[in-house]
Amino acid sequence: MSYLERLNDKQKEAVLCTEGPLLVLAGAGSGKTSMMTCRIAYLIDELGVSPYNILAVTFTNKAAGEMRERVDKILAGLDNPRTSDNLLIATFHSACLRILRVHADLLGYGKDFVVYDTSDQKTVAKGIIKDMNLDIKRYTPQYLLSVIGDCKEKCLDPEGYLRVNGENFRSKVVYEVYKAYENILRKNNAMDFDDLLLNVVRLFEREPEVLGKYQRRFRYIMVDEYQDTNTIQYKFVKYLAEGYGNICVVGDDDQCIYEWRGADIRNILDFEKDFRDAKVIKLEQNYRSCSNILKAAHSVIKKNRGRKDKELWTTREDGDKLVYHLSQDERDEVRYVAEQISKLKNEDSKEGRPLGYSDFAVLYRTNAQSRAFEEGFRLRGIPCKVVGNLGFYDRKEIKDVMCYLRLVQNPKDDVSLERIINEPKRGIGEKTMEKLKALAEVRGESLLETLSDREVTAGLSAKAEAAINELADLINGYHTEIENMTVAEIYDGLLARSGYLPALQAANTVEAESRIENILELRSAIDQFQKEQPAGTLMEFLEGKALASDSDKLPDGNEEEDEKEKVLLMTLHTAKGLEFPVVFMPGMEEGLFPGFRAMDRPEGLEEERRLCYVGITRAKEKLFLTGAKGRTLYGKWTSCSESSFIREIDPILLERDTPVEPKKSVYRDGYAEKPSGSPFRGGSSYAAKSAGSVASGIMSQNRSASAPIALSAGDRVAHAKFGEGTVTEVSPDGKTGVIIFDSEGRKKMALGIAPIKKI
DNA sequence: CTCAACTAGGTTTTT
DNA sequence: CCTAGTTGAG
Repeated sequence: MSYLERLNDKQKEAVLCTEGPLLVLAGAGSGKTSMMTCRIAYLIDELGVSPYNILAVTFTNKAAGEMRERVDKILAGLDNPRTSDNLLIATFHSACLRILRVHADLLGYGKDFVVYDTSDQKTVAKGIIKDMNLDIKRYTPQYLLSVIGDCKEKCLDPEGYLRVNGENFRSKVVYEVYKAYENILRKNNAMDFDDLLLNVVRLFEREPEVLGKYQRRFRYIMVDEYQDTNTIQYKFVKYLAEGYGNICVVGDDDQCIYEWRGADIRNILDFEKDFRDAKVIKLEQNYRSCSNILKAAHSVIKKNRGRKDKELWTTREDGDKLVYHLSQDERDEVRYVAEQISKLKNEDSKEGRPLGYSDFAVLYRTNAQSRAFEEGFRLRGIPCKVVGNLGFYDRKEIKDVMCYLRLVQNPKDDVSLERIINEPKRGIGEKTMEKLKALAEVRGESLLETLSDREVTAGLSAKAEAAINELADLINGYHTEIENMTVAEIYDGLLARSGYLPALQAANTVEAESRIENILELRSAIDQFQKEQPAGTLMEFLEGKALASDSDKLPDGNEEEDEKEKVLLMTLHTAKGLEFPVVFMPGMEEGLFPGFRAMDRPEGLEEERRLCYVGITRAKEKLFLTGAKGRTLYGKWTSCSESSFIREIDPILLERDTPVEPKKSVYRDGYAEKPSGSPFRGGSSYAAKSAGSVASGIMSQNRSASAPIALSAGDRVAHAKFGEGTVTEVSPDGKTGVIIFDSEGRKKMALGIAPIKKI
């Protein structure tokens, strides 16, 4: 039981309290993961509970993986070593997926159902809007999907929605859309994220013996980040806990930051009411941060109403004050942050080792803020990594090939088929597609089934006929062989035989080149997957991708040497659960943080404040808060005022680092000067004309410089999207900055102000 | 049907 | 500033 020795009294109490409902209020950095892993180990080791009878739910796959690792480590070190085999540690979504794979047929789904992500949902919604001839402005896909999501969250089917909202024109439209949406997903044998949870709850409600089976299995249940659970997740937990009643939830109401997504803070606030005789244990000793940081965090969060009363304390020293710095604009802000990093790098941290790049993190409110940092850091040679928002799986070519894969897995997936039917070009246009869809509808088949009928394809143009027959044979062939092939084999085969890769290779353009690169990158992801799970199926591969989250892509210490030493850039949301010696929180401006959308509703502001609290408590030793007098948003200059959160921090704990007068002539990054009181208008492209460029020269902008580059015919240039080319012409007005690329004597394109670099 | 070119509208946060 | 959606010429 040596693992218990490392815990403090409160933690130990939580570990030992295994029977009945337990709420652990675990403040930031209070060692809750240690507590949870020890608790699991204790159950197995001391109480002799089989791992099979334990369920632990976490917020991300990464957290799940880490927890399992730590449990394994403890179990392996015992006198009587055990393993965590059969222990289910997963996110709500993957746990539900696991359950549904077994029982999907009871709900009328095939076992090989696929999971639709948000962009698939959008595609479906758009199709419905079009079919129903709705005004897309009045009924945006986003609006409709959010209503549908809300309903699912509350377990309302379309009829239920109508009942609750009353019948009026608008609600009837939404009702019809919702119904159509459900039909399409069902027909495609697909579930969206919400369905994963909803369907399990339905399953529990409809099939008592299935519920009973899981209630008997999960004798001990633990839920992490309980403050961020929504109604349906609550139901899921509640149902399971009605078995043995040994339910332990861990969370911190001050860190509830997903209310906008349906998280219901009342779940944690009312836990004691929901579960009779619940015990409550508070973990308030913080092992992470210096005292000043904790005090500052508390001075902010105490402004919130209706929170559970608690305050973190530490035995650590006061540490440095927090630093607030006001910059001119976002570029200046990046410069400041970069300077601080360079200054602090190699200085000794409190842990007595020199600070490396990976000890710094920049945590911002919106993803859009990352670009300035990425570019500014690159310019100054600071290695960095943006977590999340990389959008690898959002890229067109990746989505395309994923759709091919999904189709092999689930041939009923019309949404995927529609996406790739003309990719590469097979001569199927909008009109033909309409006909085919209508036909499939009449026949009551999936699109692929219809297309597999030679009599149907015979009605197409000769070219289309051949191409579609080939496509149908390809997909059907792989589908039947799915058991006998590896993911890599399927992938390679699809790429080559669908003509997707050959088409890209034939295009022979720079953008096709980069697409091919991405496709190869996905190929190596498949190799990786196959290495980790030699018996892994296509289904498992697709699931892993569908359920992966941004934080799952965080470095885990297993990467190459040069990948490790990097400053991490991410949103405050993805930073939850992490810690860094030095943290920067840029964009401390009213309207950005707190965001303008949140400011009118008091609950909205409170959630922003919790987010701010989360950010502050990520820092172990140093915290820099920065803001700008103004920044370019939507390409327009907007001036900003100081964030109210800065005022909420106890002034005693905050040092205002007065900006040094910016160096006059040359920006540190070596771009052309920006004179004070400059007539430059947001970097408009013709500005350089007056700066005396070549007569015929027109300018474009370098994305990271507000100073334009003069261009003239003959210059070799590179464009972010279109690759390299030679300037042959220059726009006559010099205003739009039109450049005509000409590679191999062909007119390639003309474009406006776009990221162009001279090479 | 397909591509190039133009245009209007849009920013939180994510399993 | 960016992108997705639309339009018009082959």
